[in-house]
Parts: sequence; structure tokens; C-alpha cells
Amino acid sequence: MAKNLLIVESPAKAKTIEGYLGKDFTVKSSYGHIRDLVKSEDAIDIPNNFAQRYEVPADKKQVVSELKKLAKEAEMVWLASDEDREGEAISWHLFETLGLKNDKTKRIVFHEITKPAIMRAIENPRTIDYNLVNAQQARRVLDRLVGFELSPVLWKKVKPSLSAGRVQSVAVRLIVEREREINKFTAEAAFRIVAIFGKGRDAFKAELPERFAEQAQAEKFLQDCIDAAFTVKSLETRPTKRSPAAPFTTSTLQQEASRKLGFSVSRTMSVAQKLYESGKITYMRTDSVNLSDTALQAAQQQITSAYGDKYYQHRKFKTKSASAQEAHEAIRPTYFNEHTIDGDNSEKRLYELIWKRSIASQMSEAQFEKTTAKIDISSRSEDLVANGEVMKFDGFLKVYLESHDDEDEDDNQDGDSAILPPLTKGQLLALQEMTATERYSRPPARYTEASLVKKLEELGIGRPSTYAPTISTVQNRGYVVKEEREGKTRNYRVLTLKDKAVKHEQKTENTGAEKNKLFPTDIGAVVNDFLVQHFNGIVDFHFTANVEKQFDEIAQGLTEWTAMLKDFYTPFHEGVESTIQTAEKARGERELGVHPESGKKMSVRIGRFGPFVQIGDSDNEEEKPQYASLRTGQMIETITLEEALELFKLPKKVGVFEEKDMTVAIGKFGPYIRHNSAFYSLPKGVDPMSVSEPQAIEIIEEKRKKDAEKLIKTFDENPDVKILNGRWGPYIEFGKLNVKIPKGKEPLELTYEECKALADAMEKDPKAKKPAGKKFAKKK
DNA sequence: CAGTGAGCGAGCTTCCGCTTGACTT
Repeated sequence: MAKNLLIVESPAKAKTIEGYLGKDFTVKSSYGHIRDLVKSEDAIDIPNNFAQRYEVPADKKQVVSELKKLAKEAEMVWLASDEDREGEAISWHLFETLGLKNDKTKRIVFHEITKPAIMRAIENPRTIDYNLVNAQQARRVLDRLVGFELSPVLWKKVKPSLSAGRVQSVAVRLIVEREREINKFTAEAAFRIVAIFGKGRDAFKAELPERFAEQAQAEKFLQDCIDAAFTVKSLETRPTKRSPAAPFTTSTLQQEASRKLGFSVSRTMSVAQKLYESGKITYMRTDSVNLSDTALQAAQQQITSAYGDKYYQHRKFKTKSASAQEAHEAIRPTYFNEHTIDGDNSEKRLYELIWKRSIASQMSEAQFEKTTAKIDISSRSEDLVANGEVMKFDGFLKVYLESHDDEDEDDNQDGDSAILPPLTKGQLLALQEMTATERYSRPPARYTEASLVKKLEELGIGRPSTYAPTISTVQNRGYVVKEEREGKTRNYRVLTLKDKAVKHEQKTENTGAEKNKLFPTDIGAVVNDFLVQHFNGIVDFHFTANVEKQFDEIAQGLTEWTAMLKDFYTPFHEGVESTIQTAEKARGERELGVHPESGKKMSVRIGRFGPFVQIGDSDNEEEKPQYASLRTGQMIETITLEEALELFKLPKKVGVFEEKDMTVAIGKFGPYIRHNSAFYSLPKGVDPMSVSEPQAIEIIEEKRKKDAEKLIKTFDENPDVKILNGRWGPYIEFGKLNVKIPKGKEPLELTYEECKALADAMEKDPKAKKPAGKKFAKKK
């Protein structure tokens, strides 16, 4: 039996450390927190100094009992959870739950998983830092109080099952407010002047720094240039440089993987988890940009041997975010000499990104020579400006270039990277072509998952381990949707001066198209407005930063944690009580105007089944209101009267087939035909307003043919039970339930009774009872 | 993926931060 039991948070870490320590040590993992507040309302005894009731959740029972057993047998237990607030609390929970003794327990910490770092830690043990533990308790209790008092207010005043919290509610607020900025935005057009001088390889572009608001001004400018002389007025050359970005943290990895690889935030995390578990990279949930000394040495060795000494530059990066707790290293390859790895495609690509970013961070600056030429126009007072850039030394750009969200495509092509031909002051230039193009100002960009994470991190809200789950939560609650939306076409004017004549053209461009962007829903907007109105202090962007400051004071022993909570809770709870008493139900109602034919009032609001338009007054018995649900992409705050009227034109009867009506309507997943209580989607490009009877019949028969191909077996006992071929092989469709066929069963030989038994078992097992697609997303 | 949009009342929902699998129709 090993004399020592060492406990860390992550099993992959445990494995590595066990290798360093030899047979005197058993190294085990707690798999994160082992205890949490009980789910019920009595988790916190508020009058009794916020005393907490903790329990070991079901999925942690086994871990705890194994650790308990090992702890009993060991001579010394080493608590080696992370050195931050949560890590300290994990050690304390372990101490309490495992029933450890002070003289048989040591607390150690390290920031990097290397043998010397671990040995140093073992030589310098300490005791549990109760100030830090108290800071964590304050954090935990505050989050529970906020979440479990605010959410029920929403159930009463908005809709059941909604949620609110210190982190998620701010995430929703950011998205709602950004959407409103975009709606409020009016694009302003101005003419941009670009001239092309010279021919062939010597051709280059120059731009007028000013823009013209009116077409007449642009026209005048081009006209003035017809017979003008263009001369190089001044030439200025200066050296510039660019430095590499810091190594990855969780948030920057999520951002770059989103931009460069198109990964969602959760995909990045699950691929990174695999890389971490197979020992390829260091820990992936970190807010530190720091590299260990051993890593720095390895990077230096790789850079000098692969690229030479002049590419190496030692750098130490400082974290920018004030909320960072830096219990780990930055995300980096475990072994820098592995430039690529085995694994699936996404693992390879993410690893490559991490390798390049880490290596580049220790490389020298890229050096450029930037030339600015001012070009005089004989007939005008303004000058044209041409910029050129020549790279003198590539430095870190040899391996890695960070990308940015706000890259402006149309400005970029004649941007800094262009090369100018040799020019001399006073040189006369031959104009090839000059254009005045109407360009529109852009609204603020909608958030992507990754840019939302970036913003949250800047505000100090959330932690590396919660960015991805937070983004899922706000989508699961229906506050936010990640969607693709079509843009609109827009005309713009182009004036071209060529061969001494000005030509006018009208061109079109697509604008506002979005892919994988976060949009608020109506319920998201209503909940946000309710919280902003009644709990502004909690959804304030600075709330977290303020309480973090107080948690820090607790951690330093300057503030008593229950006093801090009391100061927070008393006014907060009063706000909750008074809101329950006085606030009206929030339904997000908005009046649209008057129905053009009947003169009845038209309004939109949120109902039990989502947002809808109403014609007529519900209070007026005689009016008998009509209702229609809003469609995807439509919101209460922005829908127009015209769009609302369109909603009443569908569903529309298009004909009869097999003695039953066929009706066309638009649902969540697009336009469809309903026939005999079955649904048939319309193929893309078919206009739902003009579907003919034969066309509808054809669509129905096509779908039936496809379904028949998937069918393997039916039962006489029950026509609602079928065995079908799905994407992952055969499965049973038991009424509305989709049932997996256990391994070893031949689908064709299954009897009806066996199917029923499998379906019953699935219905009973709460874990297996997952909704089959969207069909069961709503519970009764 | 429809239709619905009243009200009563029981019983349910909900937070953030640490972890890793199980699972996917």
C-alpha cells in the first residue's frame, strides 16, 4: 500500500503526476468539485449567518467513497487541487467529506505539471487557506441566492421554467442591446475615391482620404480630374513592426478556432479535451498567458533549430484581464518538438493552431518598411494617398498570423499590404482609372459565440470552465438563437473616370446576411427588459467586477464573508419582494396599428405558445379576435403591420387528395403541406403562396416514396410501431418515441412485444428518455 | 412544423463553477 495519497482535480493530470512520483504515491482525481449545495430551498440558512447545507451529488458518490477508502489507508493525504478560489474550496470539501485529520493532511499547489514543479510543491506544503475558502463560499452562496430568487420572479411575472443569473442574464443583455443598436442604425452612404496609376506590374492604387456625401460632389471631383496632372508630392518611408500575440487562454483559443477553423465554442472545448487527455496539450481551461520555464526552453530550442537564432525572442506576457486567477499555464503543446500529431482532422487542426501560436509567441517581431506617397492633383486642393508596405523580415509571421473579427474586406484589398513601385518626388503619374464608389457605413457586428465570450471575459464575467456552458444555457432557455439569416439586396452607385470620360453605373450588393450569429428572441428581450427594469443592479455590466473586488477582500482576510453577503442580500431581497408585490406581468405587448379592412386594433405580444399577432380586442366579446404566430426571424419589436398581415394569408387550402384537405403553412422549419395530420416540407425555392394542387400531390408522393425506402418492418398489432433505417442504423419508431435497438439484436427478428418492452424501459429510465429530435422538446 | 391565447391549482422549473463521459435518429 502506498504511503501517500495525492488528490488533484483532473484524472489526466493524476496520471502524469503519478509517473513523476514513483510507488510511494497513489495519485487520484476528485473530478472537480465533490460537493454542492443541496438543490432544495433550505440550502442556505440565511438568518443563521448563511450556513450552507452541502451534499455529495449522486454522480460523485463513487469517487468520494473510493477516495475515503484510500485516505484511510494512507499515512499522508496531499490535497493538490488548483491554486485558486475554487481549487482551495475543493481541498476544503475533500478535507471535510473524507474526514481527514490535520496532522495527516498537507495542502500543496503548483502551476505547471513538470517534475521539478511537483517536487518543489511537495517540499513546501501549507495548510488550507480558509480566507480563500470563504471567498469561494461567498461566491457560491451569492450565485445561488441571485439565481434561485430571481428565477421564481420570472416564473410568476413572465413564464414558468425561465432562469436568471449573474452570468447568463448579462450575456442575454449584451445580445439584446446589440440587436437594438443594429435596428436603430441607419446606414449612411458616401462616395469613396480610388485611383489606379501606372500599368502592369507598376500599377498601384491611391485613395482620397476624404469621402463625398453627395453624388454631385463625387461627379465634380472626377470631372476635375479628367485633364488634371498627377505628381508625386511627397514620399515618406518609415520602419514598422508587428509583434506576436500571447499564447492561448481558453477564451482566445475559442476565438481563433472560431475564426480560423469555424469551430463552435463547445466543439473547440471538446476537441481540446481530447488533446489534453491524450497528453498532447496542457490544460485547456485557463486564463493564464504564462509559459513554464521548461516550456520556454523547449520553444527556444525548436525555434533556433528550425528557423535560426534571429527568429528567437524571449517574451513574457502579462494577462490583460483583471479577473484572471492563473492557476494553470497558457494552453500550449506538451512537446514542442511535435509539430503535428496523429488524430482526427479536427484534433490535428486545433493542435496545429496551438503549436503555431505558442511557438510564434517566442519569436521575433516582423519588420516592415511602410511607404506613404502623397499625390498632388493640379486641379484640386486635396491630395491622394498611396500606402505600400514591404516586409523586411518575417519573424513570427513565418508561422502564425492572428486574425481579427473586425476585418473590413473591402478596405483590405487596397490596404497596407500592397507594394508600391519605385517612385520619386515630383514624378508625373499616368492615371489609368478613377472610381467613386458609394459605400455604406456598417452597423455594429452581431455577436458570434466566440465574440460573446471575448466580451464576457473583458467584463470579468464567467470563467474558462463556464464560457461554453453559458452559451448553451442562454440558447437552451430560448433567450438567444444561433442562426443563419438572409440579407437584403441594396443598390449602390459607381462613377468611373476612364479615357477622359465619366461613366455612371448602378450595381447591387447583398447586405446584412449572417451566418452563425447570435440573435435575441422575444422572450429573451422581454426577460431582459424586466430584469433591467426591476433588478438593474444585478444585470449591470459591472456587478460581477464589484462583487469580485469584495471576494478578493475576503480572500485577503480583510472582509468577513457573511457581512459582505448580508450587505448584498438585504437590499436585493427587498427588491425581490417588492417586485413580486407590485410588478405587472410582462408580456412584451406592442400595438401595431389598425387592421386596414375591419378597422380593428392589431397588436403583438408573447403568449403561452410564443409571440403572436392579434386582430381585435380580447376584452371585447363581439370582436372574436384572430391570431397568428410570428415566424422565425420576426420579432415583436420590429415586425411591421404589413408583415403581420401576411401571417394571416397562411395556412391556405390548396386542394384535396385522397379525400382529405391539403393545407400549406409556414412552420418553424419552413413552409410545409399538412395532409391527414402528416407534415410534408416544401422543397427549397417553392413559393408557399402559389403551390398548386398537382404540385402538392407530387410533393406528398415523393416524401412517401422516400419513407418507404427507410422502412424495414411493420407489425400487425400496431401500425404506429415501425422499424426504420436511420442515419446510425436501424431503430424502432414506437409511436412518437424513437427507441434504440440494443447490440446483438437482429432488427428483422424483433417481435412487437420486444419493441414494446424496449420502449417501456426507455420511458422509465430518466437518463435514456431523451426527446426524439425536436418532436418532444416541449414537455406537457 | 397544427390548433390554441380562460382560469384554477398541484407540482415542477432555477444559479455558477469544478470535472468527465454517455449519447446522439
